[in-house]
Amino acid sequence: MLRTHHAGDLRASDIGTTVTLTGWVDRRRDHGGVAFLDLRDASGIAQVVVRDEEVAHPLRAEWVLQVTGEVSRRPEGNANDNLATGEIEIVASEVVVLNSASALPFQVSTALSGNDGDSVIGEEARLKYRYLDLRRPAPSQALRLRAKVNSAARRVLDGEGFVEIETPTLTHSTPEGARDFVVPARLSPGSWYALPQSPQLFKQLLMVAGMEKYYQIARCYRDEDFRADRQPEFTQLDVEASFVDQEDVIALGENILVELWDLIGVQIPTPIERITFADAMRLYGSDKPDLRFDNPIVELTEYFADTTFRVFQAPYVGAVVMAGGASQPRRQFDAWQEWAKQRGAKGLAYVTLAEDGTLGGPVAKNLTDAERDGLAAATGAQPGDAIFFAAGGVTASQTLLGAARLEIAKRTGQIDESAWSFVWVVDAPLFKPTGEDDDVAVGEGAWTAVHHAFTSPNPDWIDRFEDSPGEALAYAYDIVCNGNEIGGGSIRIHRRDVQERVFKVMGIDEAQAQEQFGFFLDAFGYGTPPHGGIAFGWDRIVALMTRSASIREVIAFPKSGGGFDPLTGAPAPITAAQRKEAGVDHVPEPAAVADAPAADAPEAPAGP
RNA sequence: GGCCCCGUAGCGCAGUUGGUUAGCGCGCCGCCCUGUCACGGCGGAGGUCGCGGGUUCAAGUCCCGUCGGGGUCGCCA
Repeated sequence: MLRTHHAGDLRASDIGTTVTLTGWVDRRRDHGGVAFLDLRDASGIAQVVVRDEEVAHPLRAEWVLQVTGEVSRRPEGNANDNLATGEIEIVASEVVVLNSASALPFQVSTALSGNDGDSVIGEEARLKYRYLDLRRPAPSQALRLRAKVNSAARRVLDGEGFVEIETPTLTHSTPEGARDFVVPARLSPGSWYALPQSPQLFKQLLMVAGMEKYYQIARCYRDEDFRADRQPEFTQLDVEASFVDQEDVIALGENILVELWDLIGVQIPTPIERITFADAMRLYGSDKPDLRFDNPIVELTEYFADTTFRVFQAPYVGAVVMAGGASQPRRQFDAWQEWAKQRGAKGLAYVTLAEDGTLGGPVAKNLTDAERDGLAAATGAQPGDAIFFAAGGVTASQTLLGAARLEIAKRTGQIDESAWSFVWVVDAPLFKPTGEDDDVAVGEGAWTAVHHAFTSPNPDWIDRFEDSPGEALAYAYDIVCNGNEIGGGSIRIHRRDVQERVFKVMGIDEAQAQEQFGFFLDAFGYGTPPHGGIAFGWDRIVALMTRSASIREVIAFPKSGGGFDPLTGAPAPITAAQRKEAGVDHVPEPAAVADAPAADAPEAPAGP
């Protein structure tokens, strides 16, 4: 070893010891006869005193040193309370320069300031020089916490007898529904691998394989547009088990979450609260409600059943209250209209409730006396509040009100940023209408899976989901934290007949099913145990735990918008030779165009 | 793909109704400095104002386009 101690570990009890440290020059204070170096390694910072000006003068920030010296008590009055090692310093007897460093693109040292520096360095610069960014305490701590999170999950799952199994990265398209990243197959020109959107099919095959309990910290790939909480490659903790029901998976999920949050000193009370999908939509207008604050949506469809106000003559009318909102200037209410329009709504009707109880705003005069008189009581609004309304299709209106509820909470400071609120959302619908996400009735046939095509109907519906696909409930569950979906899963279909019926509702015929995942269906013919599982959004979980604004903060080398990696410059063009070898320009024979057969292929290859 | 915001020195930013020499802080370079810890002092270097076009006597500033970044809706579990 090049060192005997870690810089950040030294304490007054080490005084008198001769130590050798290695690390980076975090900061240098040269007094021209005595110089102070803040020597930083992964453990922290210790002050080194160099009395030889010849040695100290050339040193620069981020040079790598090996320092030998005696740990000494700092002179009276010179201790530094801001440093864990502030009582001591190392009086250098020898300084070896292990490496120098170029002038830095940004300052790495955050020394004693206590801030993480994120706000003062642009993200573009940080990502381009991520290896320097990661020398700083906050980014470094995020990755270190992530490692502990991985370790904690493995501890729980290993303890429960789960088997960690790796699945392929070069594979066949999976049925999640996102766009695939594809990789040309050199040995089969014109054929391509897909990168897995998740290990979904493989983990189910592992259940067929009798592994019974599987998990994996799995990289997943989806070629979709960017968001703050999205990367083209991301990580899931993927779990699947046989002979389990929903309660088993939820209990296991809770064990994992409890262990994770314990790492940051938070005790999650269990069992975690549950809410049905229908209630989540009804009360919070979201399938991932943020329950750090209350202020639920109030449904007023009945209340306005006989209204003369045309806008409220709708399948659904609902409202959400903005405490103290009545005093907003007209301009602000106009901004709310814009806000709603951006969300695809026609607008956001509102009524203000003055301190004396009188109603104001453009909508008020369209209401009858009776409607006005009862409105405060019906919505729970207090004098000084504003009431926002949405009317129209149920889902669209609830979603708008849910978004408004969240926006109101942000603007009025209702969200306790230190709070942790977990909830399971259960009893999600099995199918949703294709096309419009609205509540308008849709004829049979036009259904698609809410989770994915292998999610089982729950026991209530398994024998009759065809009768009313829009109402059928799935055996599925999502775990939500502070309004973020951090995991979700389901009990899968293990019976061939049920699978075929589900496909039928979705309009997938035998041939198409075989075409898309014949190997999978074939496997299910060989004695598939009942099974189910869950996958956790690992990046988002760590981002929440570190209070990061973006999952980019908890990924070692994240990509920026457009899938560009500012550090390596990927993606990049390849040479003509590489193109040729990879076969990316292969032109298929006209007869064998990939998307032609599905429609008119006479017979799919028969399974065993 | 739609909408909003941003792009000026290595980094973070300012730059007035368009006006002649584009500033500030930190960093960087040189010299000085024996108890600092955001050390200090003196001096210095460093800019195609993202890119292209246009309006104008004159553009960092106004207009059009484009590229890049961030956010958001669509998309995506």
